[in-house]
Amino acid sequence: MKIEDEIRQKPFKDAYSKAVVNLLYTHSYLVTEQSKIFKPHDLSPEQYNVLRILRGQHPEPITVSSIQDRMLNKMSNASRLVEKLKIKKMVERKECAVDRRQVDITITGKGLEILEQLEEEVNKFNKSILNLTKSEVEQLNDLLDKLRG
Amino acid sequence: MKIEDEIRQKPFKDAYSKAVVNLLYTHSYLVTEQSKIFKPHDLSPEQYNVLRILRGQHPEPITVSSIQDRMLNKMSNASRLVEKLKIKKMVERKECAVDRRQVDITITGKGLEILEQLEEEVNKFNKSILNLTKSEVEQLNDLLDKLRG
DNA sequence: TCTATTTCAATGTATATACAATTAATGTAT
DNA sequence: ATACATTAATTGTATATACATTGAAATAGA
Repeated sequence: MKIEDEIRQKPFKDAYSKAVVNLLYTHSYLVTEQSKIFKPHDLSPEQYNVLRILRGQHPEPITVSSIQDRMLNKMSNASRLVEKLKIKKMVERKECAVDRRQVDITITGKGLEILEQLEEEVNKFNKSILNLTKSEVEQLNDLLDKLRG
Repeated sequence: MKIEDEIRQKPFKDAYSKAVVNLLYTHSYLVTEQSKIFKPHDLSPEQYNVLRILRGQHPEPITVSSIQDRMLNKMSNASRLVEKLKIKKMVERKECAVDRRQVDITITGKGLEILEQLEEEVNKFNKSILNLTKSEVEQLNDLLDKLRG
């Protein structure tokens, strides 16, 4: 449905203004649906993302600031997310030997298991949540990659 | 830049998985930039959105639940956002005469003034933040409108 | 070496999102 | 008319985002 109708708004000033609102609205739609997958596993979308970053390095550790760098939201707070995951025993934290300011984070067996369980489900979700053909999705990716300048 | 490079990640499983991440990442980019406009006016992007909804009805009032319906994020909390705006004297709250459960919200002169001041700036921002041609932006809007099914 | 600056992680505070629970008012059914 | 269900708004609690500050450790420069 056209976004003007969904949020019952007057026509937008121009396509650019519409696109900004459209991106915000689509994001909300996406995250709301996505949360339903992660919730039964006691994970938020952001915590899931941190686990994926850690798996990408496994079995090597990665520092908190490197996690931050790779997070989808640069303004988020890797330190606190790691703490939440540690409480759930999905990650381990170890003082870095060469630089004691840094903290080495590693995903645990439990963390890897949960990612494994979610893998199939997430792939299915990603395909089904976007009501677009393959070529449309590719177009969308190109536009988003270009959009950010 | 391609998102794989920006977040230093391995290639995605498929275009759909990439698009989901791409939308989350682009949203974060957008909101971070957008906040810089609203901050000097002591508004968050969400509060700005509520003010726009109220202006759309002005001078008629609108109930809290109608605001909620039209918000970009359906899971947000119109009641609390209205309270914040009331403290700043940008909106007024009045018990609804015909149904005392409802609360009529109206934008104040001060609220309208601030929207007025922001108008030009927001239009310029929306145009400059999206590094796309007019026809690309239109394409993007079509894809997003279709995406949500 | 000693001082100043920078870096890394953690912490504090405000706002917003997500979702459950509560309370008052209204509507409905018998 | 009374009991029951529904609706509207508020409130509570947990998580996350946004941004500033702190404190410890490392680095650079005089």
